[in-house]
Amino acid sequence: MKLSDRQQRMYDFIRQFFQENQYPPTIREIGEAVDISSTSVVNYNLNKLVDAGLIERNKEVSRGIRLNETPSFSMGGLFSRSVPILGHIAAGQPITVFPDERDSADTLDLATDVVGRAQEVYALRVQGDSMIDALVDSGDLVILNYQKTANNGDMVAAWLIDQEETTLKYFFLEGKQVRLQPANASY
Amino acid sequence: MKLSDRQQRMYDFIRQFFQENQYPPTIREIGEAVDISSTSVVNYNLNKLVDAGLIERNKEVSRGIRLNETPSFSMGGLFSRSVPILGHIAAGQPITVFPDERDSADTLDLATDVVGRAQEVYALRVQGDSMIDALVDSGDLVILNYQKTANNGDMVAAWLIDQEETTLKYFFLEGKQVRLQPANASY
DNA sequence: ATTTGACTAGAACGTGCGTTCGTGGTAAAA
DNA sequence: TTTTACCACGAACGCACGTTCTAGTCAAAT
Repeated sequence: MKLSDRQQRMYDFIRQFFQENQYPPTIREIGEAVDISSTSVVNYNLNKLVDAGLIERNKEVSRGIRLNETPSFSMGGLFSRSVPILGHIAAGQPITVFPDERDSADTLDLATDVVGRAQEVYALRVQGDSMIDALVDSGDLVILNYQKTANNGDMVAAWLIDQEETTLKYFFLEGKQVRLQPANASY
Repeated sequence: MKLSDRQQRMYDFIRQFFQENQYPPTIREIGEAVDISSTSVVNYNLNKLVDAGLIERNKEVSRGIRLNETPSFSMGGLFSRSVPILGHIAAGQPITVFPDERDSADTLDLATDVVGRAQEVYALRVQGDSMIDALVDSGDLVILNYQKTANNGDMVAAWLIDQEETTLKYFFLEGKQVRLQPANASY
């Protein structure tokens, strides 16, 4: 779904307005900012933004606009973010997620200044103490951000084939080799 | 400025509503929630909340209410607590507080559901990794509650004379003996 | 007993604001 | 050319919503 120029400007304005005023703008306020004289045009494009998944709207409610993708970003860290606890991660086994019935409904509330804004963040409960050198004990919850690539210096959850262990290490790409540095200097 | 029961309920509702809907409630929505039939009464008490400095209002703007709180924190209607960082605690030395000039002005904002509400809590920065078995690394901050006695099962900061080390251990009183159990089962 | 201040109640007013309808323009498809 | 989809415009409708006015209750102070 591609946004038209107007829709993009509208979306930008909504975010800016939201950040400044702590509440969403009205249709007319949007129209005035984006230079649209008709409220119906704003309404039309607003629905387009809903289709694009960028916002949500409450019908027949003034200022009934909610920013969808990162519900708490403009609150200045005011609110928390709900992070799902997907299951557990076991040392001694490959990094697969074992969905726990017990945990599956649980969520973790984290402050937005702790975890980032709009990424695929989830939590796993740790089983086993093989990550003790990364200060991660059995039973701890680790917050993971799912991504396909890692940058140098990132801490990643890695599956060590020869040791048959799952550990948290710092990731370094050196030439064609990958170096995994223990998280704790004393190990 | 003391809040009446109604004003307190209104304030709580506004925060809850704001968290759920991402926008502030209207006067009538507040009234319905707090069981006030008249909009003018809501308006009256809303102005009281403004006087108390809890919220701000925009005139003649629907849902023109903004929450006025310290951005550091308001998770789930709780409050934060400022914990002073007094200095550092060094492994290999008795438990004395070394006031750091660098840290002395720093405070740590903690949620009240993490640290209790009305106790003598302070933070110390850890030097050395002798407490690694308690998942405490060098450079970490430990939150300590100053008290004269310890209960069984409490984790305490202990000075081990023979090992000349400061560690965190679980405290158990067995008869006339004190047993200090390592924090991590694998050690 | 009267006054004062804090609070509540209900109603009315005027505007705010989302919604809908009819119309029209433009570009791509038929 | 006609059709179709997409987008824009302005006006009108009707409820939403903040504001204001009058009046009432109640406890504490005078």
